[in-house]
Amino acid sequence: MAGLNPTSYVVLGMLRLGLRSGYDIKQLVDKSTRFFWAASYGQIYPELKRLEEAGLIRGEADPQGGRQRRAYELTKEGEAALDDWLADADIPLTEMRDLGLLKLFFADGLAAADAAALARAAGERHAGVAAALEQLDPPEGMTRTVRNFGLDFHRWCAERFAQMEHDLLEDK
Amino acid sequence: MAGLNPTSYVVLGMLRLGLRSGYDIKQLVDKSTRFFWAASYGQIYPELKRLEEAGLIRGEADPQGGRQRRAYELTKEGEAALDDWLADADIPLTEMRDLGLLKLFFADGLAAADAAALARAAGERHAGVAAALEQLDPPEGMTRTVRNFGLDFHRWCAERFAQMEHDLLEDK
DNA sequence: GCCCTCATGTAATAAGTTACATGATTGA
DNA sequence: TCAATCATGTAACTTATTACATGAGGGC
Repeated sequence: MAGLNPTSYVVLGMLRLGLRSGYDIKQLVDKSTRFFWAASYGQIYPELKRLEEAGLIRGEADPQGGRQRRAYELTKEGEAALDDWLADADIPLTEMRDLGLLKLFFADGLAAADAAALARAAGERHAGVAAALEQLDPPEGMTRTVRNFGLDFHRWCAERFAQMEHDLLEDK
Repeated sequence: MAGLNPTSYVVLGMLRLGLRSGYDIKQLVDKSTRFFWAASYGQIYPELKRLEEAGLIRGEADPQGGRQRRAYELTKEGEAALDDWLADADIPLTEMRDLGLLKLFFADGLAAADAAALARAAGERHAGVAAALEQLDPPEGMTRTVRNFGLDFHRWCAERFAQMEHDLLEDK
C-alpha cells in the first residue's frame, strides 16, 4: 500500500474516538478537525476502502432499516499505525493559506479605508469561527484541550485584526 | 483564459512590488508570503506563461551575460485585475493545515509526557518562525504591517503551546 | 576544478474540492 | 407530500509538491 497520509490518520483517529461510518466521520470532522485539518467525502470514502484493503480497519454492512450503512472499526494493526504516528513529534511546519493576509500584503496601492476593510473582514471571520467553537462542548480530554486552543486562537486573531484595522484608519 | 487563482495574484502582486523574473518572485515569496501563501517554481513559471498569454503581464528576454533570464512587468489589464481582486473584501475562510493540532486532538491514548512533547514541538516551530520573521526588515507599508502581524501571531502561538505543554505535564 | 547561486522549465505524482448520481428515512 | 437528513460513492478538475533536466557565472 502506498504510504499513509494525514487524511488516513484522521480516519483512523476518528474510528478510535468511537465513530463508525464515513458519514459519521465527516460530521465530526466538520465541527472539529476542519479548523486545522479538513477532509471531504471525496477523500474519506476512498480512504476507508484503502485502509480496509491494507488491513488497518475492518468494515461490515450495518444497514439502518432499509438505509445502507457500513460501519468500521480499527484492527490491531490500525491501532499500532495510529500510535506510531502519534508518538512521532517531528512534525512538518504548519501551513496556513490566508487570502486576507495575502491581500493585505499587496494592499499598498489601496486607499487606507479599503485596506482597513480587508483587515475588518479578516477579523470578523475569526470572530465567527470563535463563536462557532463556543457552541461546542467536547468532553474532558484532548479534544477539549484542542478546542480551547482554537477558541483562544481565533479570539486573538479577531482582536489583532481589529487593532490592525484601527491602526490603518488613524495612520493616514 | 480559465479564471485567475490566488497564485496568479501572488505573481501579479509581486510584479507590482517591483520584482522582475520568476526566480526573483520565488525568492521574495520564500521570505514573505510563504508564511500565509506558498508558491513553488512548478506553479510560478507556468503561471507567468499563462498570464502573459492572457495579456495581464508582458515579458521580454533580459539575459545577464550569457545567463538566460526573462523579465516581466504588469500591463494595464494586469494592474486592473490586481486592483479588482484587492478591492473585494469577501474572502473565503482561512485554511490551516496543522499536523501538530491534529495529533494533539487524537492524543488521549498517549501518555501525558508524549502529548506534552507534541505541544512542545508545535511551540518550538512557531518560535522558529518568529525568529525568522525577526530577521526580516521590510520597508514601511503593508508588507511591514503583515510581517508584524506574523511576528505577533507566531509569538502568541509559541507561548500558548508552551502553556499547553505545561498544563499537560501538571494535570496528570 | 568545484561548489554555490542564478535561472528556467517540465513531468510525475499527490492531494483536495466540487459536482454529480443514487436512494432511503424522518418529521413537519 | 415535501424538505431535510442519512448514507455512499465516483468523476472531473484544480492545486500543489517533488524530482528531474539543463546550463551559465562567480568565487575559492
